[in-house]
Amino acid sequence: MGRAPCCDKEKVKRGPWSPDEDATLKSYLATHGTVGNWIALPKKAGLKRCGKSCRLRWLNYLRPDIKHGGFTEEEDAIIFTLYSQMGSRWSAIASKLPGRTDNDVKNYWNTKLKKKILTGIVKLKPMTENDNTIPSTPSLTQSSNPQNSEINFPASQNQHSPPSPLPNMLDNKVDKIHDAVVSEIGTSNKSIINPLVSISQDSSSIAIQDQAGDESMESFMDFGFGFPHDDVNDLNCFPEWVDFSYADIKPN
DNA sequence: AACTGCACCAACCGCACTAGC
DNA sequence: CGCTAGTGCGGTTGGTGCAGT
Repeated sequence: MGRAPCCDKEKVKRGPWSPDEDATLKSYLATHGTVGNWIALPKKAGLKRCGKSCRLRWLNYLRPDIKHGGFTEEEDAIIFTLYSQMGSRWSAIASKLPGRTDNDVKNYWNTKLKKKILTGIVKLKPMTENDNTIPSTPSLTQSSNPQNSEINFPASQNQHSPPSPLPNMLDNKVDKIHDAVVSEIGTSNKSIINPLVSISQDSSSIAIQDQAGDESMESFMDFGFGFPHDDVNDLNCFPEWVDFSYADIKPN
């Protein structure tokens, strides 16, 4: 038995907020403040909305300190750096960006920043163990190509921090892929002693097979999106944060 | 001009956590 | 200590507008 829903979905309005609803919510919160019971708020304010929806609308859009509009390069760099340190903890990242919400940052990452990495506009450049000072300010350096930038990431966290979900490039690239394959298909391909990794033309998939050519040992990973082919081809830019659980991995 | 595909982003969903009883 | 309501958060979805064909 699942958890009871927070509100009766039949009786509450869903979808985009109208200006009238915004005004009602704003004026109620201006009068009564934001501290209190979000679940009870819509009834008190005369809104046919779920309390969670009211909270979200306020936090992500109506709050007076919300910054609307594009992100600056400095904000980009902060996001890259914080993501490298804490992963997809959007609320924590957003808290370091005044006026930005977790939803904003998350959307921005998914629509813009992720692509910058995948297309090579921004290169993830891991720091070495000898260069593990976490920068006090994000370091985003322009490459010789003005279109490209490099973000320097700390190589590791201090021991009190959670393990970095991000940016070290694959040291044992093939092992990593192999492990991902094994975990996904539930069988061990350790018999692939000398794996041959080949990248599809659009870089959206990877095939792994024994160099002896035993087809039964071949595995295939379909990412559903393309990596920059040159980078992937020599597996120099496979960031660890690429989550192989997203890949559609199937034995050939 | 009509259609299609894509990017963007607001909003929703469901799970985890926490506080109060 | 266990249960429940409320809250917070991250992942995902769907509507809208725009660019390309």
